[in-house]
Amino acid sequence: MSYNQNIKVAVDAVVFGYESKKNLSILLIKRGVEPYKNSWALPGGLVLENESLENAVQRELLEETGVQIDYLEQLYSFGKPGRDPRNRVVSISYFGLVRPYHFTIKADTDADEVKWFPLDEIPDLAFDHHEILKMAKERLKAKLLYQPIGFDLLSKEFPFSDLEHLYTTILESNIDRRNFRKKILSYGIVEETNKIAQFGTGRPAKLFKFNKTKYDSLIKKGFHFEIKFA
Amino acid sequence: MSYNQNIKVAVDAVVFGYESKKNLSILLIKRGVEPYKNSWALPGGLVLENESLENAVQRELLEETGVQIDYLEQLYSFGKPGRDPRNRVVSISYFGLVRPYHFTIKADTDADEVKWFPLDEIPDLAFDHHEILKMAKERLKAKLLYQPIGFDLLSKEFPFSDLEHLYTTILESNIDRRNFRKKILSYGIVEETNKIAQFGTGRPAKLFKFNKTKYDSLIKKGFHFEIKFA
DNA sequence: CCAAAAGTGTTCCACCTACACCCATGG
DNA sequence: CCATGGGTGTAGGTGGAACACTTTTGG
Repeated sequence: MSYNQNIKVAVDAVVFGYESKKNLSILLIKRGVEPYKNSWALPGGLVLENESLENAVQRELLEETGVQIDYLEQLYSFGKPGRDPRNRVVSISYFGLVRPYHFTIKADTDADEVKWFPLDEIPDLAFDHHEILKMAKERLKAKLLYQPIGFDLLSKEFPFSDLEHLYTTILESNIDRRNFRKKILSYGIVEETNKIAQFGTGRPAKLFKFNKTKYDSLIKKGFHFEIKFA
Repeated sequence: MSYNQNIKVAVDAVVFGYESKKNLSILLIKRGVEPYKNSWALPGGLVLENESLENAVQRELLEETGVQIDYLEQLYSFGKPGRDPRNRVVSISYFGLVRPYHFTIKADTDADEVKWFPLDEIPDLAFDHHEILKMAKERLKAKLLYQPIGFDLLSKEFPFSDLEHLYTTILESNIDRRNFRKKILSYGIVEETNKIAQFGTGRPAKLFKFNKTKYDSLIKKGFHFEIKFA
């Protein structure tokens, strides 16, 4: 290459998790090394010479948090000079979703502690990680409206009210329960199972599941998933 | 940093241009250096130590092609090991739109030749640039439907038929002229000027202009631009 | 029987869709 | 007067939005 560039390449992940009827959370680690030692930060780290970017994210997540991801996509690359006080580092950020209870989080290399933080209780973050998080939240909101990614945050089988609650939580707006249910069911991509769940009080709910095969075949025929909110 | 990583960081740009009533084109350079010497490629190059990623794109574009961009946004980062036969290079790709006639393209450093290629006449490209281009085309198609970016491809003042033609060209589908015009005008973000244009034959057309100020203020009130196609 | 959450239909209105003819100019 | 592209209105249908009561369970 024509000049001796010295820029490092890292990956960072914003991983969202959702627990039935609670707020949406993201996964953070407490840094065990300088800079920003003892600050909370997004899991991530330098890319190894011979691994793909996606592998790097998954490896770092596994190493630092023990979490394996259900849905992962690239978010954005951050590269302003000065965003890391040591070298110049370009961070390629990823956006991930995990199903609840699919993880036993554990701290490890470079991380003193790992924790899920509800979105309304996010602490100060290292580097420009607040900016990355902000973009991830926007992406999640936007995608929820035109791709059925919400299912990657729910258990494989879920009561309809979980889906409703997920949407109203993330979009921070109310949705008419009847219209929402009608709309989702009209697409035919969510199926009733014959199971019934009882969580706490009230009438027990039927469990539903997302039919990805059906969804994929509809997509091929030009189907377009869309949820609007009033 | 904890290990001696040797990955280079580059930027590449997919720049779309549109000339009244013609096909959509992208800007390519003919490489003057190895590897892929004499192949056509997207303009781009290594990021300098102290410049932002956006600056890097704009600098490379100016150096290699003489083009200054009207609209620029980050597209995606490509980083598979082996995508560059020399070192490992992570390329952060950008997506740009320019107004026609706003450029005098000229070859320069590292580029033997610069040329606009209509989308249906794209030659073989260096590296994984076909993949980047593919993604850029998808992004353009998708964005056209929910953001008024088409205006950045047209002259400041344009006949309505240019806008129509732009949409039908990019979306590769027909749009009902009356409905399209009604829809766009109903938003109130496109204004009639009192100018009349005569291009070649037929009845002369009124010229319109996009009112960005109006658009921005509508956005603040929750307005949502959207074009559907049948 | 009370509390809590699940389940369910209908009406109205806005907007999208389909569709074809006349107009202004240049040659 | 012919060719070329510009400009325009209406009717019917679809789908989104608004809206409240009944059902099932546990305590």
